[in-house]
Amino acid sequence: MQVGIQNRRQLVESIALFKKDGHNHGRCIDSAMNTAVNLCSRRGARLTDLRRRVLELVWQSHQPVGAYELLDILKDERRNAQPPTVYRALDFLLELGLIHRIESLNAYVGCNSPDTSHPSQFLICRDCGAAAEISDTRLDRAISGLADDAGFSIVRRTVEVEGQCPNCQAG
Amino acid sequence: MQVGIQNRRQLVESIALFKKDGHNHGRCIDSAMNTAVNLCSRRGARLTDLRRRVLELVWQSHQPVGAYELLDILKDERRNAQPPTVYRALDFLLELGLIHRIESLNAYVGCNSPDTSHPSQFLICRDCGAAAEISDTRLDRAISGLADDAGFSIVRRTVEVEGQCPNCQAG
DNA sequence: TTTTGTTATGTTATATTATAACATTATATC
DNA sequence: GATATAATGTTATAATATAACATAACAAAA
Repeated sequence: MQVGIQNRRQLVESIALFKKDGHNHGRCIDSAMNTAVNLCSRRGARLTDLRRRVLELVWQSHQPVGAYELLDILKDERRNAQPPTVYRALDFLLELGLIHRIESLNAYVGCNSPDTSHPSQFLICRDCGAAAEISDTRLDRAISGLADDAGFSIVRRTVEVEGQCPNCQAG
Repeated sequence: MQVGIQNRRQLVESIALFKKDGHNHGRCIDSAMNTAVNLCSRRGARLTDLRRRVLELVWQSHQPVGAYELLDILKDERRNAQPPTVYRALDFLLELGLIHRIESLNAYVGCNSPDTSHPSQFLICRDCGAAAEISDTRLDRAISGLADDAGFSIVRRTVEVEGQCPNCQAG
């Protein structure tokens, strides 16, 4: 039987962030920032200092971060930071797909593949707080098929699975 | 190929609420209230006047309703209604599975099968606002399988699919 | 290279959603 | 009826998000 996610290696990569030292996070951030620069350049979107900084802050970890957490940090850096400062930057980043919003947490997390289409699906650990974005074709097809059967045309999908990640179960 | 949802008739029933006159809503409410009474009785939970009333209000339509909308209505009925009044009732109803919270809308909607287990999945129409709860086994299995592969143990699933319902597409 | 339009940010205020904490009332059980 | 527990009343505030208008930065045209 075909496994949903394209291959198991891909899934293992996606959830590597659940493990301490499971990945090189510095490289993770660098890669995300490079991708952002490229994407903005291609789209003619302006990745200003503020927006770049907010994206960096979101990428500081794989734990989704709240808008007011970001604001607190920004306030130390620009004395003028106010809620609209951070919400506008978040809106910009969301629109480009550079970040996702986790509805069940009112929080934001970096997207590792902003180029491709975005049926964003998350595994979110209640213990360590990390959110792993996955892209499972079987799951996608199940939703698409279901919508087709119902005559429902999809605009946006929210799949947020909360639980305990393998690393936190070990403890 | 097996269709995910147990059978197509079941799906058609689930989404009947998208159609005007697609179902008898009075009966819909009655049935929900009866189910609630029975469930509470079996569980030894107290369905007080307040809780019963909030459940009725939630069931007034298939559009998820916000806590403060409910509060506005309650205020006309009990002069003392305050936010905790409604949030406590909602918490009680959520705990029993009599209602669901739609994370992407910060709103609440009645559950038509509070007895059975609850991998709640919703199709939510952006135009008419109605939310259809569905229960698709293929989708459930996709999520379970994925979590298994990842070694992730699931506590809660949120599946919210936004788009346009068949009725609203027709217009 | 000034002008001009547009986009981004600053700033103040407020809306929306939700919870904390403690007092009182109602209900159930002894 | 006394007592314990659960539910609700009440006041205050926390947490999340947006409206509305002013200013500044930038980009493209004149």
